[in-house]
Amino acid sequence: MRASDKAYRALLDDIVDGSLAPGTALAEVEQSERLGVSRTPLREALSQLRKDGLIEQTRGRGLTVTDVSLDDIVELYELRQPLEQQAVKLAAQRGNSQIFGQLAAEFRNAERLIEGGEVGIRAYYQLNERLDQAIEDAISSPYLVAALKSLHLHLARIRRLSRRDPVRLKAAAIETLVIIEAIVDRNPELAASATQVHMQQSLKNALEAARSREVTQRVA
Amino acid sequence: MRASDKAYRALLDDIVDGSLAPGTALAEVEQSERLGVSRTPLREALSQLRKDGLIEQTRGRGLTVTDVSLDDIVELYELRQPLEQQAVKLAAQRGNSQIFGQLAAEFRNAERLIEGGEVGIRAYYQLNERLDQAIEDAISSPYLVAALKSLHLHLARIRRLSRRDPVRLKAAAIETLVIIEAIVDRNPELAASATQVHMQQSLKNALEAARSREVTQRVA
DNA sequence: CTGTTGATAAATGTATACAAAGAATGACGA
DNA sequence: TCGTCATTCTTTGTATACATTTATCAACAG
Repeated sequence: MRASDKAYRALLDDIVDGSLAPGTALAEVEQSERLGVSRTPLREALSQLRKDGLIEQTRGRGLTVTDVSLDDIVELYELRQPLEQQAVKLAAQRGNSQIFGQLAAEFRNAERLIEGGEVGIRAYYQLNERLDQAIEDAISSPYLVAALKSLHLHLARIRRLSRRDPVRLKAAAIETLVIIEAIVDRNPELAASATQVHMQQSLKNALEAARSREVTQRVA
Repeated sequence: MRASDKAYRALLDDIVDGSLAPGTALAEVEQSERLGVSRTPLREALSQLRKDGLIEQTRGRGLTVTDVSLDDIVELYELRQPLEQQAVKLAAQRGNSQIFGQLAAEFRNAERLIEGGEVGIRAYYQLNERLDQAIEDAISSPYLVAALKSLHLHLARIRRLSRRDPVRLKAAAIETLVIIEAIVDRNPELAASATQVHMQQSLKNALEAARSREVTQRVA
């Protein structure tokens, strides 16, 4: 594996999981030593992360990890909503019904997963990732897929702001199941509508969770 | 200006305007000599262009300029349609009516521009760019704006495939005017519908133009 | 004649030295 | 005491040398 890829992955993970908090300054020498690569590949990694929108040049402090605020959640959903709707529309037109049928079956079992503690929750998240992958595979438009990938990067980041509420997760699983069934039935319009519902609920939840977390942190 | 930015811009322009045709291999030493920068900044430029989807690693031939086929046009519109619809919706909700009112006035004059030969056509294109800019300014979501910017990069590229047909340009101007008026009237749904119409027509035209060009080139 | 293997060459990937730009610090004057 | 300017030091940007990988070509075996 190339050193630049290794550095990119490492920094990406650190930013997404919050080890490198928003506002953190990334000095080249410091990071290259920490990651065990020289400055050249590190700089390549940094330039990619800048394109991803995960770091930015801030006047006077060099490159810093970009901030994620409540506004960002709303703004991200303003991109997410149309993209995911288009994605499921195309998946409903072109997807392999068998694959989505299988995913539907697994989502019908999601409630049990979510009740299964840490391990079950993780399995549920992995199931969601497999669904995203299946949708991307069905789409065929590399342009849309690239936009979705970038979107999911930022979504993973804000997911850390909302705490995992089992009640919400179960509701989300049911909403998602409706979408998948629409895809299996080759019903693009229904899939789009169900997605709009899901997006609306997700946004609402994300905002509430982020707000309450904000308060919690202020108290703590 | 940084050498890496200079290289990026130069390569970007060359790819968009076709000087570097699809399939062209970009060897590092060759390009760094051509552009008068050393390999380090050139590599940074190349890595950005790869993120943009304008070049790709092809087995055995290094980095090559990505291809744009008829399929790409369709696939690009599968991203363009939802993005532009969302963009105009938000612009209709948040845009400054005065700015869009001014643009509407100019679009009412578009027919005369289009009939004004090379210079007029260029002015018409610039007018379209100002509209895009006004929409981006109105949106406020950096995520959506970034997605639009990437989209427009690829659109500029395929625009070269379609020849400029004054009849189509005039029709497009009228379609666009409807969109702008909907924004001025703060009517998001109408703006979205008008955009869908415009997208559909544009796609149809782009495909026809590309097909006839394909035939022409085969004959020539 | 075709396929495989080894040698050679050419390219990319990485490290580091050097240059240049910018920030921090302190001295001086108002 | 506050502001400004100069100097120093840190950091980023670029060039280049070196390492490593990958392609090309030729020779030989089947």
